[in-house]
Amino acid sequence: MTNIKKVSELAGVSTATVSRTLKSPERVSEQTRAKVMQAVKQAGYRPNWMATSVKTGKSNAIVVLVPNLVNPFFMRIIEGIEQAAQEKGYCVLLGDTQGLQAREHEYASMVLTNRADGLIQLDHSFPFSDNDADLAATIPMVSVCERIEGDRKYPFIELDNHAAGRALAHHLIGFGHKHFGIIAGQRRSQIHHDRLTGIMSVLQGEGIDFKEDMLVGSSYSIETGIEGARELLSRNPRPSAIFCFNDDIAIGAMFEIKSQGLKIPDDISVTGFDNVKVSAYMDPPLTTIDQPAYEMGRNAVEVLVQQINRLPLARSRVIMPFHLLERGSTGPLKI
Amino acid sequence: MTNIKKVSELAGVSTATVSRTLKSPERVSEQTRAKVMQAVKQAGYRPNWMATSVKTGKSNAIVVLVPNLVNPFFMRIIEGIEQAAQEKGYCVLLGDTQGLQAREHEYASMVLTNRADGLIQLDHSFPFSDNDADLAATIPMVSVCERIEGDRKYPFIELDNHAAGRALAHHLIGFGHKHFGIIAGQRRSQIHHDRLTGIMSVLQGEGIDFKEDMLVGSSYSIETGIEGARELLSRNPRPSAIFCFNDDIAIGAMFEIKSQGLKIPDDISVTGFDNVKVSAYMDPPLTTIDQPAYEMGRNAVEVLVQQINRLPLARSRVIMPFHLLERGSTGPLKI
DNA sequence: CTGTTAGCGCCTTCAG
DNA sequence: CTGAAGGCGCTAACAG
Repeated sequence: MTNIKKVSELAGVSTATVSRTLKSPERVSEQTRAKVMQAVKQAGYRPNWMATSVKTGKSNAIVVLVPNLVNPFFMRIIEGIEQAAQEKGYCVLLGDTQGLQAREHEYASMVLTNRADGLIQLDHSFPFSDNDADLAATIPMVSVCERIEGDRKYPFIELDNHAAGRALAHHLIGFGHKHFGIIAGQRRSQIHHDRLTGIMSVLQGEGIDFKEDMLVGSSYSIETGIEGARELLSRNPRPSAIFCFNDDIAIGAMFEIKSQGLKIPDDISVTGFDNVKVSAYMDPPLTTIDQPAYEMGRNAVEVLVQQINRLPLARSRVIMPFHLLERGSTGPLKI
Repeated sequence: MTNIKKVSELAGVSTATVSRTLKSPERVSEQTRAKVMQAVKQAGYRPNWMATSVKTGKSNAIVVLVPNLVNPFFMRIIEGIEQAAQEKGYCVLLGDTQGLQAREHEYASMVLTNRADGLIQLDHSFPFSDNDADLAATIPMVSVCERIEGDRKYPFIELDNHAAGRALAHHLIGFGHKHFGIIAGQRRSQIHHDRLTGIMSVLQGEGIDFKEDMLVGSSYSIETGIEGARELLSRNPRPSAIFCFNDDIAIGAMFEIKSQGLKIPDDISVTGFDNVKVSAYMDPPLTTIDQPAYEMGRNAVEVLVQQINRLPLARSRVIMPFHLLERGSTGPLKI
């Protein structure tokens, strides 16, 4: 371990001068700066980050809590987070929670032990344990896509999921569909609620009645899509259009529908949500809602860093724009 | 900031006793232990991780360098890394390099500044800058999937890519194919070389000649698959089977082939590599090589932690098993 | 512009 | 079993 003292001896200056040369070179004469830099290079010196952190009280790291790494939508968000964090001099501690409370607690507590300065949550749960809840009160924290549940309100970045639901519903109704099915992901979350009520508001406006048993599914996975489609296809009347609450679900649903020998969109239309990369290359390409995942990630960092620096937030709720991408998986019912 | 001193005062003991109570409770009388624990809880005390790290010289973090976050194959590896790291008491610093040297250098240098104890590289490049190269000599480092280039040899976890290439070739030749195309990813890497020579060795054994212009592509993306397929389809004779060096490429290739009105596998067979989740749900499902990505990630952590603790490695080269998954995208040529 | 000094929060001998 | 004291590597206040 080569430390600042060795360098100072090598350069024949004090440790303070070495420190200054590295942090604020303009406060050091050109001559000594050269000497110090030379010594730094010669000794192969790198300041110990931990030591700096103890002094400054800042770790320059942020924790990102993600329920599931394999969902490419989350990955795109994390990409945005990572990029923005790097630009702002922060590094990213990855916390794959698998949706487990215990893991959330563990990762969240890294902020309490000064391992990180703030936290970004991609899920909807309040990530601290009951024990830590009061300590967590003033912790910089943001959620993306979801909203953190609980008493204290934290800022969040989200889509207008209600409007997105309406857009999808309008799109399908425009094709003349009357019988709908929905395959949902996590049911308890705010986004589920918003998307659902968005769709419902349109259906009701059209005088279409929607029976409870046309809403199935409870996780964001391909398997859910397969099982959900299987259930819905066995209903009578069979839905002619299915809303899937993310693209993975839609991929599974399309797979099952085609397995049963039905044609998309001639027999059944399918919509996704997120606009995951592969969705454009499915057969047929998936009609879906494009979420600006990358930008959402960047935004989250913006807001979080603002909190970390104790600066006022312009707004504690950021609504991102969405786009309905009309592709081949939806169309008029052909009899 | 509530520190150890406050707790010690609250409990009416010395700071040393508080420290001991937390690290090695058995070295403290039951009575004082209770007092201290009570004070800890009351003060909401959490030891400052940075301070501990300065003392111990260990950060208990590892850096993971990944060229691309959106590839679900990498994500599965990282999932394994993350899980194993957590079990061993390490946390994961995510370094999305985008394949850029500058970013690799920056992230790699976190090990030199004591922000991390070791490094896992998912790409093939030596991640340190020339400046840092000598400092990096003794750094714990492992690569997964790829092999780190350079003078010093670091341990790596990989597949027998040569054998996998052979397996794919045998599979296609078994269907009677004679004209092949290949869409490759990164061309400079070891795995490219191994897969290619694996395939070639079989083709040569069968007396099939392979012209240079049947090898196209140079990045692991859907777009590469599309463009690569377009090129290959314009060749004369047209290949009746295409090897894609990862599943993303294959997805793009299948998309293009179908766009041109050709049938898979009746007109053309396609193979992928990695067994990404969606590959099983494509239309037709993709024949591919399953890599145990999750286990590979876990293994990497195993090896890395061994290095960090300066323990001898059982072996510096871990070869993981692969499986050829025969699915619908390959079959005999139908005339 | 530079050096001295005093910590940051914690752990770890060393006495007692 | 417990406390006092020193120091990890670095920075920041204060002199000079």
